Amino acid sequence: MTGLPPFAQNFILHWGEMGTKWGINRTVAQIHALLFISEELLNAEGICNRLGVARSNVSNSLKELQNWGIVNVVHLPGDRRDHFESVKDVYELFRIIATERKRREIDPTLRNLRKSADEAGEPNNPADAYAKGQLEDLLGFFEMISDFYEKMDRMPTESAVKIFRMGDKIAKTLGVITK
Amino acid sequence: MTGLPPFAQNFILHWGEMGTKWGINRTVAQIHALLFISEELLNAEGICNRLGVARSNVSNSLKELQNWGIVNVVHLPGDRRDHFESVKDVYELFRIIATERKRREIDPTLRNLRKSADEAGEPNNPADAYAKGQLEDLLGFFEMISDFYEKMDRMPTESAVKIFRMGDKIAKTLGVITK
DNA sequence: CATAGATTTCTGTAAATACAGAAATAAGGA
DNA sequence: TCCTTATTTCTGTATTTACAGAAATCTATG
Repeated sequence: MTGLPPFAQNFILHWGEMGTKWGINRTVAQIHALLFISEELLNAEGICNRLGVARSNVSNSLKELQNWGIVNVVHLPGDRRDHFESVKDVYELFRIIATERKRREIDPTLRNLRKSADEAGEPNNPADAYAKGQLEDLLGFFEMISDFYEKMDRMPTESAVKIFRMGDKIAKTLGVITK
Repeated sequence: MTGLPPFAQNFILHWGEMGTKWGINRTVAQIHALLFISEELLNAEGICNRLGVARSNVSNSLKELQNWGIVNVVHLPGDRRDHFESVKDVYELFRIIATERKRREIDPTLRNLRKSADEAGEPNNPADAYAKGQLEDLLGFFEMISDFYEKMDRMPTESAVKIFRMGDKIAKTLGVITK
């Protein structure tokens, strides 16, 4: 990892480790971290040099980041190379990631839970009835999360941020109980 | 996978796959799924039989689930074997998981971001100043998420659920803009 | 305190994933 | 069209993770 100040290396390495804990490839996360803190555009070669990973690895990782929609290609006039930039606004970034994880993981889970609960039919024994009930509870929870997310996604960032920041104030306004 | 109705198998397999996408071991997730939909307590042997995995694998996975705090040991009078049960309430379940992920991943990230931003000091070039600014934005975001979570954690479930369910209603009540 | 049953730890293997380097392909300019 | 340079795909290897089976340890009860 060359040409990067220690604080940047610090962050890039941590972001890479964090990625692995959330099912994101380490190199993919590192490249994202690098692009996120870089003001200027970087080309694949430059990313290789800075992170010390193989060209092919960078190529595949960049494609993955583009699939997620958090990195874009930019073409500079008079330069044949692809240049890359990350989404720079942190709210925009997490909005995209959340949308994508919903699409890839929450939505399929909703479908699976509906299918499973449906296949359970009218259970003819208490164990199956209980199991079906649990699946229905889980389904209800995922539906709530899914709906909440969709509402947030339709809001402008400032509104969503307000909701997150207010948190317990909202609770009081709405007259719900607070421990 | 024996002795389980197809709809249960369906769910258990899906939950296992879902786990892997979130950095949770497949067997760990499957055992959790099985316990979650089982009304009666299960012992390690019973889990082995149903899922068709090795005894040692079940033992380690159960320990992992206990570390997460979503599975508990129960001792039955007159039975020397350990019996296991999952947290059955879906809200309680996700509350525990969220707390644990916060502790393991969000909190260390907060520390790393503070450290990195701190080490950046007074940047002596525009690139470093930009990088530091990005880290500070990210830090602000994680602090917001962290604070929000702590507020939610202090609320009784019904209040938290209300906030999630209201979503856009809250936006209107608070007079924030909706697209 | 011995023993049978239960559980955990250890060790080796299998499978999955990550990744480098080479080869192939594509794309722009002479 | 040919050549140069950038990019992607392919292939093999290394690393990591998952997991089974055996051995060792623990624990309740006679």
